[in-house]
Amino acid sequence: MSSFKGRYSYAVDNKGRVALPAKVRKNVSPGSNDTFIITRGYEQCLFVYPQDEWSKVEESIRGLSPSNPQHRFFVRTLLQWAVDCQLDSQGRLSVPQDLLKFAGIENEVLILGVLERIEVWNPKIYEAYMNNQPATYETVAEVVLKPTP
Amino acid sequence: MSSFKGRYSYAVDNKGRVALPAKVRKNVSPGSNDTFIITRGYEQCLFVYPQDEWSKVEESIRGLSPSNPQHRFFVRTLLQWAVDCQLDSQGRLSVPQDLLKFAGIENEVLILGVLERIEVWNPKIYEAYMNNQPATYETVAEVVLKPTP
DNA sequence: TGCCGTGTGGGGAAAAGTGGGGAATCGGGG
DNA sequence: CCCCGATTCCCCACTTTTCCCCACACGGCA
Repeated sequence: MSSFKGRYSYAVDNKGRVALPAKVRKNVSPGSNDTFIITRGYEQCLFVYPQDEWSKVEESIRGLSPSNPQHRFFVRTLLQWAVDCQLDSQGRLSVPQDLLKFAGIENEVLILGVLERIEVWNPKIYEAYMNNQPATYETVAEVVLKPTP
Repeated sequence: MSSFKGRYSYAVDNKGRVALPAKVRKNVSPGSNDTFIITRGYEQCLFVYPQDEWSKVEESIRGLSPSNPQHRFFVRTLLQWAVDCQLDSQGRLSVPQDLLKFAGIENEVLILGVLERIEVWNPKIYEAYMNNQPATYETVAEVVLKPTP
């Protein structure tokens, strides 16, 4: 199981290539074979899954029933934005233009390690997101980390 | 097992030929030998199965009961529109006119990878379909992208 | 100070997407 | 039975995009 963490500032070159931080690459299990799946995430950021973690997501999608209209909609919605992507020899991912556009990314990105996935943000959007949270770190922690009774 | 994914915009030339995206072709198992089965799908799109995935579909409809009128109707509808199709040397499928007409396809198509099958849409019809759904990407993602507890 | 890992940029080769021409095949009509 | 048009299929050619490789700058570490 992956356990990505940390926060990294990186440049995006004019070919849409984003370097994965070395510390992140070291956490990818070797079975994933430098293959990642990039897709839309929550809050206008991109989710990047190493292949083995994506397989778990795909398993849950396969559990949906093809004869159920709502499930068909679910599957289409989730898979339509997903792209396979290989690391190049410099450890970079070439991100498709429509995904960059969705996340509002131009020249620079913020990369976050979030356990089983990696998130890619426009730094300004991330800052705005953080500033718009009604609660503070401490008050949220109180709710989230409360031991179940 | 196939696992198609992604969303691709392509042109249809005036001979009714549709190119399969390279990323899709790479996911076809070599046993399928460039042979695909095209048929009517749900929601006014076309389903395209590589041969090995089609075999599984055939297996499951063989299990249906010939004495059940609804089963007969379903099987006839599915099979009467199904055609074998070979990729040409440029990786394109030549789609019969009546299937194109059924799906309302003229000059351009949207191709979706949906796990074991590929879907072919008129882009405008797909957009209308998506806009008519009550659920959003985020509500759908909550169901599937949730980490296993 | 020299070496290695890391982040960044760019150029050239290869592949992918698109369009069209011409031979082979089929069916209908004379 | 033969001819002719229409359709299908196969191959070639062009343009754009993608991918792969090389090169360099910077910084830490021995």
